[in-house]
Amino acid sequence: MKGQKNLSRRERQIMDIIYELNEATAARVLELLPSPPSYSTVRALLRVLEEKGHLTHKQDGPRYVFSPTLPREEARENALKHLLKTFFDNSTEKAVAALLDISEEKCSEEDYNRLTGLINKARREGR
Amino acid sequence: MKGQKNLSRRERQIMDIIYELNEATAARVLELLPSPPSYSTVRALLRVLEEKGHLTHKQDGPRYVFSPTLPREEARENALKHLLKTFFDNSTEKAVAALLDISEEKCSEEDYNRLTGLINKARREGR
DNA sequence: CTCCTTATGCTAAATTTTTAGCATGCTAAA
DNA sequence: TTTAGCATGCTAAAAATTTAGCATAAGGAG
Repeated sequence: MKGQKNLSRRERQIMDIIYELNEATAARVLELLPSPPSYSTVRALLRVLEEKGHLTHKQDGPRYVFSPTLPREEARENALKHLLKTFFDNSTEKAVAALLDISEEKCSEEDYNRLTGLINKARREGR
Repeated sequence: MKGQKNLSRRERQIMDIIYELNEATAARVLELLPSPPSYSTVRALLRVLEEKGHLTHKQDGPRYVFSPTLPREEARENALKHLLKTFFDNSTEKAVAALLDISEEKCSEEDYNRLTGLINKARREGR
């Protein structure tokens, strides 16, 4: 139901990694885990996550490739809403401001134009 | 060090609540916790979080009022960066797009103007 | 075909988290 | 001032998480 909020520490770390990569094998997850435990441990956690319904796997040759049950878009939306509530008083504006702040050097003139475009598009769509 | 990423499930829930409120008493935290445990439990968790350095408290009459050690702005920035990495391929643009999507009816014409203003400001500041 | 490597399945132990209970002290009202 | 109401401090047990080890199967190289 509310699913992803009830994840334990390791489970969350793993889900984040898999969302970042879209899909991943146990070995890959292990590489990216902070304070990595044993390979065995990672597999156990992946199994637990699958049992709980957060992951599925497909077979790829001899190994399993895991991917999230909840599509990235939805998970992303949930995460964003939660962030908005927790840190931005539910203010989209504040969040955008913070995003621009973080981006720093990353934005080019072109990026700004695209952003403005996005806003105009949203406006046109009557939101 | 890396602090807030190593929080357990309950600890995270509590930190989120306190960040949302800026500060809170044990009783208030209890009210907002999902599947709330006993009052005793909440206090124990608050104590643990303080021992770990994530919270401080000040005395307000007979009770403790807890607040985060790490300022909201910094925590927010960390959270945003993490979200960007996990769900948005580090693309500010994608994140803004998703934000506008979520906001739906919440945005008025005026809001859009402010957002455009923010972008122009960031642009002027040479980012 | 046989062996070595790399997977998985399963089980069980160690550690951490989560929880509640009880004793005690402070505040405020009658 | 006496007492009822909250609040904290501390302790310890229950539950969940996290971990590792061993047995086994499958694939590929020689």
